[in-house]
Amino acid sequence: MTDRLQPDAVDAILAQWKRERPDLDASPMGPIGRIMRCSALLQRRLGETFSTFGMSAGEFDVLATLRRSGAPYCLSPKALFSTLMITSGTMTHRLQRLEANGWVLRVPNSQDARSMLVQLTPAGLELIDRAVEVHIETERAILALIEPTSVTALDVHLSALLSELERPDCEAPVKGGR
Amino acid sequence: MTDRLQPDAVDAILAQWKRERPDLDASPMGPIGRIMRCSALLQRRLGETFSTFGMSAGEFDVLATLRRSGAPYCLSPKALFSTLMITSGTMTHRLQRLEANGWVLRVPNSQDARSMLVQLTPAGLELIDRAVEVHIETERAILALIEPTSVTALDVHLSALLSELERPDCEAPVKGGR
DNA sequence: TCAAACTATCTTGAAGTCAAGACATATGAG
DNA sequence: CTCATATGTCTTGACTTCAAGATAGTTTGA
Repeated sequence: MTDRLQPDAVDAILAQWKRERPDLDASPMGPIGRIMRCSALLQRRLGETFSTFGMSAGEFDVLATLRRSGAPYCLSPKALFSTLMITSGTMTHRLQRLEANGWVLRVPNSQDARSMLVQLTPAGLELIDRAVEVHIETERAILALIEPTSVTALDVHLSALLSELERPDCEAPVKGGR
Repeated sequence: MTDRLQPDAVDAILAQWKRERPDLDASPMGPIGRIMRCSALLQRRLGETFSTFGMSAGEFDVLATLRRSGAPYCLSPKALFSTLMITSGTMTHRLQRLEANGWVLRVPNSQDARSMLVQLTPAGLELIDRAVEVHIETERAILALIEPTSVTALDVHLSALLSELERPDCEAPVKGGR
């Protein structure tokens, strides 16, 4: 194991496995455990911003996906739940909440009568434009906790891993109704 | 942005924000989005192993925490839910499921009549000892998708970030009853 | 043209999680 | 010793998510 300045929770876990199961090489738990634990802690921190704006992380994701798709800020539920890696039923519920808050609107899809399209309202657009600014600043502050060179290195190597995990022949399927 | 061999989903998101909100520097979304997206995909893959053994990821976490604490494989619910970053209510439910499966047992705590201690049964010990071996091999196979030097770099820099995120003055509180 | 296969969405029921608070016990200041 | 406060666990109710399947509309191939 590489020497580090400060031990983290994962170091403690690895030390315990080493003591209890010296026959195992548990080292893969290091990077993978750290990714998952960082993710959990990040979600907690970023969630504080979202509640400031009266929304959940999931709602932010939907609004942000619509916003960055560009005018007229209109996508199908299918496009949304595929992008967000959630099931169609979950998307139905999220859209109900967002619609009840007046942040999105469902408009008929003239191309396909099976589906409605989901469109950002002016209030939704205004909200996500403000929220994303605060969100990015929060993220920037978090990354400022470590060296800029570490941030760059993380980005490069995480991208390599993510590219592999996203390969269609590796990925587990998402249930969208069949 | 650093050039990479293959674009991933986060590259696409950053490009969309660049087009729609050129006034924002969304670059912090890169590393943070990749951590969270890798984590989601990893959870999905690792979950397949757990269901092979008839358990959920959460149940694996509890059994593994007890196992690596060493003989007599006995911890308080408080110690478990603090370690696992979940609430006390969630732990109550997990322990009920684990107890119903015969993998843990609740024994009286002579030191503190408010609490029972949770102990791995022989069946639970045998199960987690087999499951953790498969789990580690799955993790090893995933990390083998990228260069060994990338794995090492990831580990070092994630540890730096995790250490910062875990500092008590930064962390959001966990609700355990007050 | 028509039926079979496919697709997009929603519904339903089960499971897991959390926040808040109830309850019993423990601790410590006086 | 006693009471106020702190602590550990469980309960409750709401919310979110998922898997499976129902429903309605679309596409394809003969």
